[in-house]
Amino acid sequence: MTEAKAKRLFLIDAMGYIFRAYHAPMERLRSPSGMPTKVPYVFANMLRRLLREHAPDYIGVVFDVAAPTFRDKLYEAYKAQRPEMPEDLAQQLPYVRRLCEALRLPILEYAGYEADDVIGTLARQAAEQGLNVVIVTSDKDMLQVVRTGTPGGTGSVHVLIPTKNDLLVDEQKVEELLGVPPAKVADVMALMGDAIDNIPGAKGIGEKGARELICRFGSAEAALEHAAEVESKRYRQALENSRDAVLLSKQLAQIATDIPVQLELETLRRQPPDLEALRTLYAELGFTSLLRELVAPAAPGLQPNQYRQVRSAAELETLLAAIPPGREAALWLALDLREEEEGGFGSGLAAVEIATEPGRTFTAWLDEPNALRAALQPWLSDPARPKIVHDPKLAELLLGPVEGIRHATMLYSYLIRPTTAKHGLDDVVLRQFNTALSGAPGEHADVLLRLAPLLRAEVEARGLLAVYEKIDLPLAPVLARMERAGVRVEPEVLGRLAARMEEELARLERKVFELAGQEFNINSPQQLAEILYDKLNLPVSRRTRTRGRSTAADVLEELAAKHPLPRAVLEYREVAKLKSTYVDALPRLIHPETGRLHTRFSQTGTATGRLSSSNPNLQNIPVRTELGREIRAAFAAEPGWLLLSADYSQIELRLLAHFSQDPVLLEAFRKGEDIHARTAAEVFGVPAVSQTPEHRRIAKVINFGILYGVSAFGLAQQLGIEPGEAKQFIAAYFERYPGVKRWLEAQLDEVRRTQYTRTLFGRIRPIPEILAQQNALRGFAERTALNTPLQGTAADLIKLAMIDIDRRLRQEQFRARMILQVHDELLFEVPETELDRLRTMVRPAMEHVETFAGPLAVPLVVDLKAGRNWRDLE
DNA sequence: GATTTCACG
DNA sequence: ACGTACGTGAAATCA
Repeated sequence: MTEAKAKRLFLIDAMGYIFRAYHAPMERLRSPSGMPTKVPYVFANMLRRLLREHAPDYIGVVFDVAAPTFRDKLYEAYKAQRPEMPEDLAQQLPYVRRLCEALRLPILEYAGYEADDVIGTLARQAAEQGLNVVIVTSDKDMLQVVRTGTPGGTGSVHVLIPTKNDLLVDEQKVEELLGVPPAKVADVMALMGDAIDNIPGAKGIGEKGARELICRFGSAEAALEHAAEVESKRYRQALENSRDAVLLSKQLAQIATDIPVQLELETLRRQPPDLEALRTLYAELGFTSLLRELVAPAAPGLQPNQYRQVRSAAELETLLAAIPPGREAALWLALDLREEEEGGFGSGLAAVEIATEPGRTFTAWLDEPNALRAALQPWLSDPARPKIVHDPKLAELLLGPVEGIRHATMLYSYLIRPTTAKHGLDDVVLRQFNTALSGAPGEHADVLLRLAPLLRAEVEARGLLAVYEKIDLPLAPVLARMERAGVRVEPEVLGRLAARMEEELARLERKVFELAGQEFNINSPQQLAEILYDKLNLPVSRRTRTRGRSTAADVLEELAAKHPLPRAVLEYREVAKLKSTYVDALPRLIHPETGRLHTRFSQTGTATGRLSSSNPNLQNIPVRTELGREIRAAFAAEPGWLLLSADYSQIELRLLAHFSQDPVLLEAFRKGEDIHARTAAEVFGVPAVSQTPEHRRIAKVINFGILYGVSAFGLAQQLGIEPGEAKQFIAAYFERYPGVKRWLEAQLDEVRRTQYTRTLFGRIRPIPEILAQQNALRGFAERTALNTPLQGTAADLIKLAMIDIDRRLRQEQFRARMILQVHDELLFEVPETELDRLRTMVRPAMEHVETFAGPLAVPLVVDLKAGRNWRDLE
């Protein structure tokens, strides 16, 4: 027996979505014109997901109209206590409507009726016509209209709750959620009330009590009638005292399904969006990621209109030679198709595009990539022929030295918007021109040529030119050389370790299962939480972001006092983590030809100016535990060579001393004191000689806390103490380091004024959230505003040192090579015979790094250590 | 693809 | 009313 599948109508509670979007925890988005855009942005993304995942046949977006409704007449306090809609939300509403219009989603609104009642009525009518209705709302009230349909007969009404991971609620689910069937939802709400909808309910009765009373008596009215029979004194009094409020609440909670509104199904049929309107709207709001999805045709002005294919080396050389001296030429490197996602060491060059005037480009590809390089060589090595590239590190990797790079658009883009993760040419073009690349031949070089002067002007206008010219641009080839050099790892060491760990894991797994009394997947936080909190009934001390119960290490550490299982899980986790992330993963990434590990340094990946490392990440190789250090032992120098590690000591605290000019901090560093002991002495009033290790440990945590933008809560958490005590530590710290306090406050003041922060060398990080209304967001921004100049200046300093060291390694004909940077540490591989010479060069290069922002107020100190491998250094 | 956890500075 | 120390990248699970 076959049956046509019933059509589905989606009714969306727009205001619910809007409030949810308004409170979504994300950074404060702004349109190019400066208007807040978070609400339409989140709304657009929610709709996009809904339409994609559910593909409704019919759809309506239901709005409230600003006019009195029967509920207002019923209860003048109703909504009266609701705060006025915030101004910054109100101004975003028209854009939500425009969005719905552009998406061709019908807007439904009826003066005098609330969205709830419109939805309830339309849902009933549609279900009676045999449709399956899905109401999208997080409003609990709405659960009362849920009804499971009868096959072949009436349709159904479900509620989709976006805040509960798109939970689709049928009648049975309503019972699970509220403990009563849909018909009694209004009764439960009448007793428990709802703060959000301003339904008073009965004071003293919560969700649990309301459910019990309704289950027992059948309705709110019946519960009131039989109030005297209720055993619990609290509930009995609550019912007796709130009689009128409960009756009123029930009326308020009841959703009308019979208001005079007529469903006109045909007007709700899903239609394709108005792409042109959508594109205009997205561009106006600056929604680049959404814009990209619209497969925008490239703007006509961006299409190269003349291009030419070059297939012979001679022709290429002729064309290059014909470029007038001094004329800037854009160079785009096209990678092997299979390497498209790569772009690191070992990527293959497929073709080059070159543009010298807008609209005119040529594309060259030769059968032999080396022939291509050779033909380019004279032009590449001539510094008098200025070049525009996007990614200068890639150029160096694929082509070797490229002289005369004037513009690197990827670096420009990063300097202007360091908090944006994506700086591919397509991303940058989209942001700049609001249009996607079309894929036309020669387009990349053409667009580079147009982009470069625009971005350059912006970099200059923001005072970023020095950082570009003296730090980021010269660093690019240095990083390329480091990536190319790679790091030697000994797979045998890792292989032996893997075997050991396997045994250990099997042992720990047995132990965990035994303590749990059952087998489960220890790697699944969800399953582990069930064992810990449901089966063993251990106390829940912290929840995850999505309200799950945390099984993070510090939580397990606490629980370890109550039960042996958490400790065993911690031990299992340590081994499992190290094995999967390092021991198993690293050997697979060893390059077959060089036998070495070639990480990729990203120069545009962090908000502060730091580098990052990936494929593999060699900036997080374990060091803190004994087992972890075994992994470090696999990072070994070639036979006859050594590793030299040079790390800055306390660089961020030194920079804090420099910035704050705090006399105590300055003195401590100038005298070469142990800074944590000094802080312990200041905060606890205990001289260094009388301190216990505990004193120093706490002082160290406080010092780090200051760097991260200290809060009493965070410090308390870190130290496992009460926030009140942490607050006292902080007060004591500021008492003793008043210069630090002043600087932190001045820093905040400035960021509030300018909405960005700068490193010593001028690198910018925009922090618009510093003015956010939401405390959480603003607090986050404030900590960021304090940390970024310290972390970012340290990053700038080590970059400057790297540039200088790289220059000297080559100039002074070292065989040694710089192979890694780990934020405050540089790692070199050096022939044994060259070690002393390298030490003598590196230390002063780092300690007296040539800055262009004046001398630092405190000395920089570098610790040098050498050895056969990365673990055994001395 | 999002979430959680955890390795590093 | 929230969910915290700052900055990263990667693996495993689960939907």
